[in-house]
Amino acid sequence: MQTDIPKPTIARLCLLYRYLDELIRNDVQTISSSQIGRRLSMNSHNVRKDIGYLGDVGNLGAGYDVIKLKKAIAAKLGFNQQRNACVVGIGRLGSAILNFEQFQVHGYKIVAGFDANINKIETMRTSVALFPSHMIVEIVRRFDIQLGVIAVPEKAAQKVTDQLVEGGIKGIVNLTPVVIKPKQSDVFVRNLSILGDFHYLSALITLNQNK
Amino acid sequence: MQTDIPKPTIARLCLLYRYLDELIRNDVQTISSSQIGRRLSMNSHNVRKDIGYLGDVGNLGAGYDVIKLKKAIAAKLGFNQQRNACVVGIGRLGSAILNFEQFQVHGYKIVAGFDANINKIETMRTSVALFPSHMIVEIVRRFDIQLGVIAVPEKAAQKVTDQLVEGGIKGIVNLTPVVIKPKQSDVFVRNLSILGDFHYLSALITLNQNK
DNA sequence: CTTTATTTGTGATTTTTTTCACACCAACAG
DNA sequence: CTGTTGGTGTGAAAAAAATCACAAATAAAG
Repeated sequence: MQTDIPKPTIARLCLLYRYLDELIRNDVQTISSSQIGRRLSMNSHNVRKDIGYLGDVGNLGAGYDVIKLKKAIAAKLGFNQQRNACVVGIGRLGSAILNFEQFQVHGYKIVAGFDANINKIETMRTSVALFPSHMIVEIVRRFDIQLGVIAVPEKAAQKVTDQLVEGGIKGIVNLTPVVIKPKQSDVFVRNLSILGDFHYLSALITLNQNK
Repeated sequence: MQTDIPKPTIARLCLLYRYLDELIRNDVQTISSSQIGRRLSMNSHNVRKDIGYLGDVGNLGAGYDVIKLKKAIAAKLGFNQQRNACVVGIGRLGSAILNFEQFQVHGYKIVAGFDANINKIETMRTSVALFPSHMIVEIVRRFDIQLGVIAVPEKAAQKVTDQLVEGGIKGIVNLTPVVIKPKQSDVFVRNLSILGDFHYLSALITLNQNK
């Protein structure tokens, strides 16, 4: 029907969405493509092209209405829809994530936590229901969990991935440094390992020095 | 002198580097571009092209030597060089990061933690030296800290960024959902907010359903 | 009302990145 | 020794993305 939105555009629109959020909190009502570009380190042409994928949102000659633009992004990218999420691996990192309130505010409801250590599940106090890892498939299916965060030890990462996928998960945030591969190709994965990003930054620093 | 390595290639080489690490732990000695492609969900032409930027590493007609390939990536992207790092914001998330041993193993030494709450600094027990946030500029400069992780409340993110940059930081991993902007353009930033990635995944899921 | 300074939206162009095609090489079986 | 299979490396082609250029619109000032 309509043309596909390029992946890089999606990423930039997500960034823009967060920036608009900030602007709204600061009572800014209107913004121009060049202001956005300066702030988000991209050029204004690109900003306008990206926004162009949303349909007609701008006021020709008078910038964008911040609230209207944010709503347009949300509508197009499905941010209004509430989605259930879970966290697998309730160590330091996992439990830190379980306790972020930010998710709720933005329409993500963390409905379950999983850990292989049954002791931990019984003794920990959280507002989120905890389950042993062998129940992943069942719980993901039962609660219609669409998003999963993996915060387990490296060795377990692939196994957990397989279980989440079997349960019908739609997207995974992988916090381990190992590369996971979902068996079904319509499951989207994001790798967010800080180690990985240290590497990426190191590479940029190195290559920047060499030229 | 030589041609620039494209950013997407750098990202893929980082991914490959981690995969090679895994292969080495499993005593795999040799691997082909098509095997890599299948595992990392990219096509084999792309894998070969990426590896091509490293110079001559492959054995024509007989795949890649895993160890040799890993070394070649490390050499090219500067992974052998040890780099000092710091974490700003010692909340749940920040302290989880301070305690990862993985960093050390891969050549990143976390030499300092910062927090605005002086009480916390005095009472917390960590193997890493802690300092109050107002010392960021000084400490970053003194210890030649190249990489910084920002794990502070949203409101403080930009201020902390400015301080890190003033201290001479080279790369920043931003864990807050707000968009930060370094005053100097040769400072590289990676945004790793889980919320941001939930959004990105939501967008992919939504757009995938609509077509 | 007219002029000027901004600003959006978009087709055209350029640049970048990915994909393809194929020459060339090595190992191995017979 | 020879054919066959499965590799790499790389120039060429295709696809994707970023950049540019400019028409059309608005707001504000005089």
